[in-house]
Amino acid sequence: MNQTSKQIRPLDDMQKLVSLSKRRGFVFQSSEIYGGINACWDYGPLGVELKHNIKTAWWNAMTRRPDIDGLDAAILMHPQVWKSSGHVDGFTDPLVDCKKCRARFRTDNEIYVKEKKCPTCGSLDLSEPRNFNLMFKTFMGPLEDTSAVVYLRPETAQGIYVNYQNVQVTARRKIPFGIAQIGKAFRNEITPGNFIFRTREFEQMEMQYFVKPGTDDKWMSEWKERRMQWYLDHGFKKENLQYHTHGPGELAHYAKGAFDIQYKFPFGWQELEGIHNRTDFDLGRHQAASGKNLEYFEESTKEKYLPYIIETSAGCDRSLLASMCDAYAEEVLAEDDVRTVMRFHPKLAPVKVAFLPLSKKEELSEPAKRLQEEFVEEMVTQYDETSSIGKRYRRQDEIGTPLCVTMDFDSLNDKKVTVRHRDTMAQDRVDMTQLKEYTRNKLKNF
RNA sequence: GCGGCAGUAGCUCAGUUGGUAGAGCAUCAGCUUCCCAAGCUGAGGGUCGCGAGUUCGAAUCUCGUCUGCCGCUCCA
Repeated sequence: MNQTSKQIRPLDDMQKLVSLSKRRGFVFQSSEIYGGINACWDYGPLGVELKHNIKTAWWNAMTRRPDIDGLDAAILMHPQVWKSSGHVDGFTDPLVDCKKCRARFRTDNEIYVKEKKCPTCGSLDLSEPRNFNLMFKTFMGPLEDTSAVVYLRPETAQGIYVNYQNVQVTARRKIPFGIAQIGKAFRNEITPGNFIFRTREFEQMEMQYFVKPGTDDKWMSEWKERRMQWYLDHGFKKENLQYHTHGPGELAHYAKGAFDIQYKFPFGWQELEGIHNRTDFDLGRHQAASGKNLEYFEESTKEKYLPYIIETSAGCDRSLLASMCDAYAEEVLAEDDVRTVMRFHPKLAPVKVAFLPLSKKEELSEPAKRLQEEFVEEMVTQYDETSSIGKRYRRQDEIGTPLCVTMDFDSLNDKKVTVRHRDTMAQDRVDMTQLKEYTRNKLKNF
């Protein structure tokens, strides 16, 4: 069957991806043997490699730039940080319960504000408004005493803001400069769901760029372009990406302007990353509350000012989910013969090369293992000698391995192996001494 | 948090009025000197989500609970 007549089906049902993730070891439900726990997921052997590749690609794109440094701040911070940032007061939803129909609604519900009755059933028998704060609380030290309450960070950004002077001084930075960080954040979302899309524990990849007030709009559009390009450079399909501009009603309490980069998931267009102009809101609040001068001194103009902050905040788990949705393809090769291929960008693919001797007899398996051994320090590889070669190709297709190397009995004489390509199923005969160089090139120019 | 649906092997599912838990695929072992699944022979794998209740007897009936999906609500 030739390429043009091959029917290709994209991912149409998230259940297929959930099932593949479990079956092949990308994502497992957390605490599964105890019945699972709501909206918590674990990354299996392949998932952790994929996630690591996404984080590394992002980290390199950021911190290899001459104007951006890395940081890894603690998850637990001084509680005052969250008071200053507005999260203690602003990250709260006051909710009212109807005692009759048991509906729960926000106190800014129009019917409730006007008539003090349940918007669902009209009952007047309502609870007092209760605050539902989206931050996780825990206790510092052995006593569960209110004085020891601390929060799990709901965003990684504040760890960057409170360290901005430390980084600026020690790295000897001049504005504009950026600070990048990857780390876990926690939000007590009322409605998590859609597999790993919205979870209460999640990983963020954030870069905060410190700029001179007045140049902020320029930097917003600059980073908006750069971040979209990053997704395109890592194999995300253009037709599945779009910008979403926040209207006045959508803006967060700190933001002057905001764009989202959205991805077209099977469950709809959803945010992957937010690019926000946070102005000097955060530094201003921290300066006022801490009493420390957080101004930047610009030598060339002798000006002192609080920098404006352009934030790029990407969801790591969401990017991973999008990369899997995007890569997923079912190729109909013949009636009742469907090949599932994860067409990951080679930079993101969890396994780069699989070594597959055509026979498990020692005279082939031993040299194949020795050949694999030459690659293990450089890239993730797999070795598989069970079942037919066709089945083994299918296994590698399903986890998105770009290249398969087979060794046959001729290899023992001519010192050549066959390299099979995931997307085209084409094969090359390559001299073993040149295999490493060949592989590097193929992965780079896939 | 509300409403609806679902949960049986790793995956997809069957399981009759309540009477000893099944299939396909997958996995593993053996056979196969040779390049794209489903070959042959054999094997392993299940607290039927969890906990109570009814019953001589529960995957099956009842209640509770957990998890997932869909819809509301919510979402910096």
